[in-house]
Order: sequence, then structure tokens, then C-alpha cells
Amino acid sequence: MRAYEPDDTDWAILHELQLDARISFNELGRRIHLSPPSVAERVRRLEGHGILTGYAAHVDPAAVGQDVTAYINLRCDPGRCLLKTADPEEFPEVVEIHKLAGRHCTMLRVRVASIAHFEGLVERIGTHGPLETTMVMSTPFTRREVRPAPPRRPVTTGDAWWQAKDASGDA
Amino acid sequence: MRAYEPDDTDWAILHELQLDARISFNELGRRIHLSPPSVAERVRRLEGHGILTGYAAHVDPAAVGQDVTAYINLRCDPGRCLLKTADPEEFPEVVEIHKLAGRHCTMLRVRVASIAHFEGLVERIGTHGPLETTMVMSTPFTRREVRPAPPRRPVTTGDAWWQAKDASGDA
DNA sequence: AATGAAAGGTCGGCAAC
DNA sequence: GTTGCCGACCTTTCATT
Repeated sequence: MRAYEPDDTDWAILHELQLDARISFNELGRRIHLSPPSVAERVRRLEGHGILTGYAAHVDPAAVGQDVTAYINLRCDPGRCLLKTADPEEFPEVVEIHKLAGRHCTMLRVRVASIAHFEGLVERIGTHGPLETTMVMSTPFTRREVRPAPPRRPVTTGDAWWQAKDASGDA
Repeated sequence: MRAYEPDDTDWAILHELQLDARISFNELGRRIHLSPPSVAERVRRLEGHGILTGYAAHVDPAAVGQDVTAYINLRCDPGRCLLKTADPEEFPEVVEIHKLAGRHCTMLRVRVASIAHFEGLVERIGTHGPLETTMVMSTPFTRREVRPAPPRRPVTTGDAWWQAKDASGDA
């Protein structure tokens, strides 16, 4: 069970703040038809429950000359795991790190100013283990806002061969 | 050549606003030792040049029950490209789309409430072409702030066999 | 849990230097 | 880029529903 379940009003607040984090409680209340004190109380509740975790300005990397985005999938050598043997400050180009299930142990999202720079980065990271790189050509969208989970859909629209008609399962 | 090159003061502003987008111009000026009108002018300049592109609240997906993050790498069938034949609203679980160079044409970052939900999503997206999925187990960090590009590093520390000593190239 | 009013502080914009 | 000022807006508190 989750600590707190946002209601529709909370989701309206989350929506507005994800669109523009700089609006005042007054303006926010105006938009969602709630008085400023109520808005403030809800925002603090959402913050308190760890749902609202912060407010950030977005800086367009391409506008400051960091045009190249790529992913690096890494399979760290035993004892040379990037996450355990390297300081993140060593790799400012790495903007995102995921630990993965599957063939690779780690996926890095990197942002650099040029392919030449990327080549140097790959050499540096390659000391930790074999890797695969994927260049991003364009990003139709990113950072889509968090919304309430849609109602669960059935896995398939019709019955499949592995679905017993009497719906007996091992649940 | 880029339209506008942020100076150190601009970067200080970008830093503070990426840390907390909700501070006032007053507070911002206090932190970077600049008067509020100057701060306001710089912020508007950065916005005007497309460097500051927006301000967003961060909502923790896990805190609202969307615990599962995964990537789907897709190689769209000819004429059934996901980006051209599907409405993004059809796939609210897809929070990020990248067009790729390499083996796959598209990488999707998806966020769902459960593995069961993920299975259904994969079935729906699978109609567009063959795909590979990668589960994210954890994310040590994401959304690292944009910073000034570090000085370019040499590709290798020493000369390599393909580097001619007289530095003649085809540039 | 939300509202309304009132108090006090803060903010943002403008003009002048 | 800075200072000073003014009007407007904002946040908070508290009593009330």
C-alpha cells in the first residue's frame, strides 16, 4: 500500500506544476479553482510524501553547444564496476545512469559537444569493460509529465492458446 | 556559431534555477551576488535565446505507484513506423522517444505500474515491428544538470598506431 | 478539508544614476 | 549593473463553515 494516494485535485496541482513550476500558490489556486491556503497545504502534503520531489529549470543542451546525445551500454568487468570504482565527477558527460537487468549491467546516457569528444569518453569508459554505443539522432519528446496510471488493460484482447478458458491460474 | 554564449554569471543563474526553479529573482540575485533587475534581465535573455526552456516540478513516479521503468528498442516495419502511425496519447506509458542510429530505429523509455502492465504494452507496441526490451532495476541518478562543457580531452593520452607522428591529417 | 479576510512581507518593474 | 521607490501581489495565520 502506498503512503498517500493523490486525488483528482492533487493531480491537477501536479499537472500545473509540471507545466510551470514557477507559478505562485495564488495563480495555482486560480487555475484549479481552489483557495491559496488550500493549495499551499496540498503542495506541502505532496512534498512531504515524497511525491513532489523538486522544481527544476530546463536548460536546452543543444542551445549551449552540447548537441550530441548517446547511450552507452556497459558490461562491467568483475571488480571494475563503473559505479563502484569511478567518481561521477570524473564523467560530467554522463547525465543518467541505469542499472539494468539483461545483457548489460549499466546504461549511461551521455551528452557531449562533438563526436570527437564522444570518442574520448568512450575510450575512458571502455576501461571498465566491454560496451555498446547507440547514437541518438533526434528526440521527438522527453520528460513527459507523470500522470495518474491508466486503468490496466488486458494483456490480449482475445484468448490466447496459453490462457485456459476456465481462468484457472496459479495466483 | 551559437546565438548566445552564457558567461559565468549566466551559468550561476542556470545552476541555481536547475537546483530550485521556484526561487524569486530577489533570492536568486542574493545567491549569485547580483541585483534583482540584472537577474531578471539575464533570465529573460536566457529564455529568449532558447537556453532556458521551462520550469517543471518533479514528480516521483515510484511514489505514485509507477515503479517499473524499462526501455524498448524498436525496429519498425516499413510503413508501420510507430512515430508515423500512432498517436502518442495512445501510449501514455511512453515517457521518452529517441530516434536512433544503428540496429534499431527507435528507443522508448516507458514507465508502468507493474510487469503485467508492461507485458500488455509490449504486445501493443510489438505490432509495429520487432523489439527488444531492457528492464531498469535502479537508477543511481538521472537528470543531472546541464553544465558548461568541460575542456575537450585528447582522445588518447599517448600516441596510437594510427596517429602519425607528424600530425598530418585529412582535416 | 475548504473558505474568507486581514496582516505583513515580498516581489517585480520602472526610473534615475 | 545598481539603487531606491511604489504599487501589486503573495504567503501566512486564524476564525469559520
